[in-house]
Amino acid sequence: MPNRYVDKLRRHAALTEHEVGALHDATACRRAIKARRDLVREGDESGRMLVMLDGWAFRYKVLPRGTRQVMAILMPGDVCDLNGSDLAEMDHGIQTITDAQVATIAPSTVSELMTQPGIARALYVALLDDQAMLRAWVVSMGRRTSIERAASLLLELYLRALRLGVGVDGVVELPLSQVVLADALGMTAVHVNRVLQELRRADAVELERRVLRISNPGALTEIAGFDDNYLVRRGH
Amino acid sequence: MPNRYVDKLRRHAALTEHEVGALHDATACRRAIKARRDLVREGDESGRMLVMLDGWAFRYKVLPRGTRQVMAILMPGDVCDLNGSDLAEMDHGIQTITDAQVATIAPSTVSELMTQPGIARALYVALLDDQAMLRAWVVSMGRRTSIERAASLLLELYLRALRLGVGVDGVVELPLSQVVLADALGMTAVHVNRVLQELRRADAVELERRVLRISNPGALTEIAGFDDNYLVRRGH
DNA sequence: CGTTGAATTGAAAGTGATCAAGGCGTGTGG
DNA sequence: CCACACGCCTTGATCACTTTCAATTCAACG
Repeated sequence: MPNRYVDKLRRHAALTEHEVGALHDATACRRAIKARRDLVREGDESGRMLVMLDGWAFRYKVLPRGTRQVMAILMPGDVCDLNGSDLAEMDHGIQTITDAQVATIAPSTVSELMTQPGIARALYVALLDDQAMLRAWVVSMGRRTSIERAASLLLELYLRALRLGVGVDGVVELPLSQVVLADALGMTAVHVNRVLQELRRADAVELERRVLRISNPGALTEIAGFDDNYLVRRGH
Repeated sequence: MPNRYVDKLRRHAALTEHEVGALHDATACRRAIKARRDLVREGDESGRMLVMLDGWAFRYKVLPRGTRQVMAILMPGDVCDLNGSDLAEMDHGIQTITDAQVATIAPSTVSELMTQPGIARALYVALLDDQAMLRAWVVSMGRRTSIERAASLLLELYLRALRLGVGVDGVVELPLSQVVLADALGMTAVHVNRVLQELRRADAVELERRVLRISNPGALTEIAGFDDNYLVRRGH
């Protein structure tokens, strides 16, 4: 039984057999979640670690005014450390996009895992990786126009999906609705629609019926403004 | 000789005497940097860890078009893991704001530190902390108006400065120019200026001559839209 | 006392949001 | 099997917030 989480951590640091075994054990108990379900509910024990073994999800926050911001798109192998600080409240959550397989690691188990040097290192590097991605998001939101930002995000998602072996030859399945895309990009669904049309007109990408086709990678990176550096090394 | 870095890590996890010693040793070699200097230069060995022992700095990225986005404001005790992925190139750097004291930890030393469970845990938690902050920035940039965003950032900086023991009673020194503020907020310096005036008119904050005065914390958090949750736990 | 970087002000131009309908596809129940 | 309903995508017109460009003022400093 494949475990994308373990695969990913192994790419980040050399792990002993024992460490690999411990990680498998920790994620052995997986539960199936349907699409469009909130993974984090009120009253959930915090300090846990959430591991996406299969399926897509996103981390989001709802602001007082009711608007929503997506802070991360989670794909198989990705992790969410629900460490104290947040999501005790309902204003911050994680929602599945597709049907998913999720494992939950208890805080005590996480602590135990961290005592093993290889695992500690791998978890640390994985976190650094996520941080690089977040920084790229900040840059996008702060200094890119909507078209650049959209191109940038699509490129990121495409590359990440490719790394998982999903899709080939410029085509991957991208189960995000324009609404979710909008909340990730910090814009309106209406405007996302127009921007996608513009990208299509530029012959850069097509996104239709949940299928993303990168017609012209060069044009897309050009529009995005060359920032996929942070992804190049992601994975090794 | 105080070491804010060690102080901070101790707040994140219980450390043995030996671990504390190792951290002190690793940051023993500090160098003084003048204000407005780039800390990361081309050709710098990557994979190092940069530790701010004293002074302020910011992490930024310059886009092709020449615009700049600040991704983090670094204060004493804060860390920058220059892990591979980025800043090999000149497009991403760290610049001091004030005169500063900085220690550099070599990759090999970092690896060694990580083998000690308490340190591994503390570094991990510190990283989670930074991540929470980055996520909050993403939310701000994506779904807050410029006034809310500015209020939010000023509040964050104020609370972080307070925790360091700098300033009291609603007044702290904030050495950021409006230009840097603008690049952190993803807006124009001109607009930052107008927004600050608006905040002053609302009797929420005053920022003049590098001194930030929170006239009315309630009003400020109100405008910011209540998102300082992620800071409350920061520090313990 | 001039020079320099930062802060401030005003007017014009854009970019993206908002509001309001309409279209399309799919699944479900009559 | 058709029809309706619901979610999602699409389009148009208008409005608002921010940027841009261009000067001007201010404060610190040599």
